[in-house]
Amino acid sequence: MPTFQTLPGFREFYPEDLARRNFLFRLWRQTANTFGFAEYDAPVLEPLDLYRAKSGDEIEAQLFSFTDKGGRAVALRPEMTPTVCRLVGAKASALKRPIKWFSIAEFYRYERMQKGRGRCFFQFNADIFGEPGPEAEIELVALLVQCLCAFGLTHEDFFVRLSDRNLWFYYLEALGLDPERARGILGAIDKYEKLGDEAFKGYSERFGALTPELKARILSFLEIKSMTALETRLTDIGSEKLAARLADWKHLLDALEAMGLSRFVEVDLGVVRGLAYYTGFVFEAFDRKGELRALAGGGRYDDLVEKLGGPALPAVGFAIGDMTFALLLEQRGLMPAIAQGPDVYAVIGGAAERRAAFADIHALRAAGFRVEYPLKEVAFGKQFKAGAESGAKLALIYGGDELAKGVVKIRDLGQRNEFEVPRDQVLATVRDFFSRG
RNA sequence: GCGGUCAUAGCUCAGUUGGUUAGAGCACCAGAUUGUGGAUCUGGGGGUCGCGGGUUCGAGUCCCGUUGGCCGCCCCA
Repeated sequence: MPTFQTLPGFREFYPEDLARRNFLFRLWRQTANTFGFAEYDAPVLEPLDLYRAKSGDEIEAQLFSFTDKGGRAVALRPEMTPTVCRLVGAKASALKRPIKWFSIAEFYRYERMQKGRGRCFFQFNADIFGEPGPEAEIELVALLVQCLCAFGLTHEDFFVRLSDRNLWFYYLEALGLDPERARGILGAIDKYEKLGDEAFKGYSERFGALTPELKARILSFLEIKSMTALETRLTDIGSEKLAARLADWKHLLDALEAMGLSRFVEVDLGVVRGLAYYTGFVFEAFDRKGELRALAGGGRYDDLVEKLGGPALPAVGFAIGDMTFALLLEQRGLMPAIAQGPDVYAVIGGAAERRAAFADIHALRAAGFRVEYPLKEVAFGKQFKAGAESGAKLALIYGGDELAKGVVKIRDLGQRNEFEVPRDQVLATVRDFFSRG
């Protein structure tokens, strides 16, 4: 007999794994709902061009892509952003503003596995469309923070680094760099934290080496880690664009402070995110210890909806991945042991008692209680043991003695006491027990 | 794509310079136990030792290849 393995990087969810996954999804969904975001979903398989249009041909190496039987070049979705841009773009004029949407979905990337990264993973995605000002960022950064805090994480566990590609572009423009060179510099900055001076190699090869003064001014901007440092720096330069941008920054940070979220947010212009489609504020969430890869990332992408064939529509969004997030929860002891025991366990004597038990079991289930019973006849002792192990709160005992008296014995497995009720009052009694908590 | 490391039961792991029928704990099932709690005791099922080839009288053990896991690099939407 041949043996089959799970494809590399793919995951299987046994019941206890799925319980953990659902725990994440449940809290994310609840949190998004409290922020007034509406949930959507979309196809797993998309036209390959949807991703080519956004990110270029080289992206194909990291896609699960193939040609379908109709000769179409298709790919398993590696992210949600192009898809949601299409959905919103197609009906933009009919959608009530603000457009606040979220999804929880699985994505696929043909990559090498590492800690916190596989070839399939889930992401919580949240986006706001149609809002050009920092009000959208306020809402999304707050949602991001709350999506983590909902699990018991605090500002001691994670933080959000906030940066701004516009600020960089305006600053580099003020330094006399054209847009193409500015993009080259941003590419270098994205890698600077990891590579140091090596990061500028690619830029130098393309545009020639930076003068020492220019490089110093760029590096000092990169090291800005506070609003006051930013203000001091920008007033020196006296650019109108930069002054207007600074007002947006103040608006954003002030609102987050009003929400009590300042402890979670740090200004860090070293974050620019490699992706070229971001157009304004960008942000990433990390664990405080710096042991894990990014927990979440996002930013503004005002041009993408139009680029993908829709109307011009400003947008901001972020995504939280499930793998790194689960690692963090486990590290901090915040992943609960999820035991989903039944409410009621039925202990059944013999074949005759079984018929009576079945009637009540089904009535209880129809009323919404979770009820289990031994599928086959087993000794009473084993049934009590199984009932206790199952985590049930109550045992209903259907023995010959009880049936002869027309009663059911109900045992409170927590209190370890028991009492008898007439058969026709079983449902009412159970309902009363659980409504008391 | 590159490098390191590992692979024996569902899980965690033993397995001696290569030597008879590959073991333990946990988990699972059953019995002790014909009406009351996670215990105990006894027993049981479960393995192509990742896969393929080679060396050898003989390979879980040595050699080569391969697949897969983990960790890191590249990348990270």
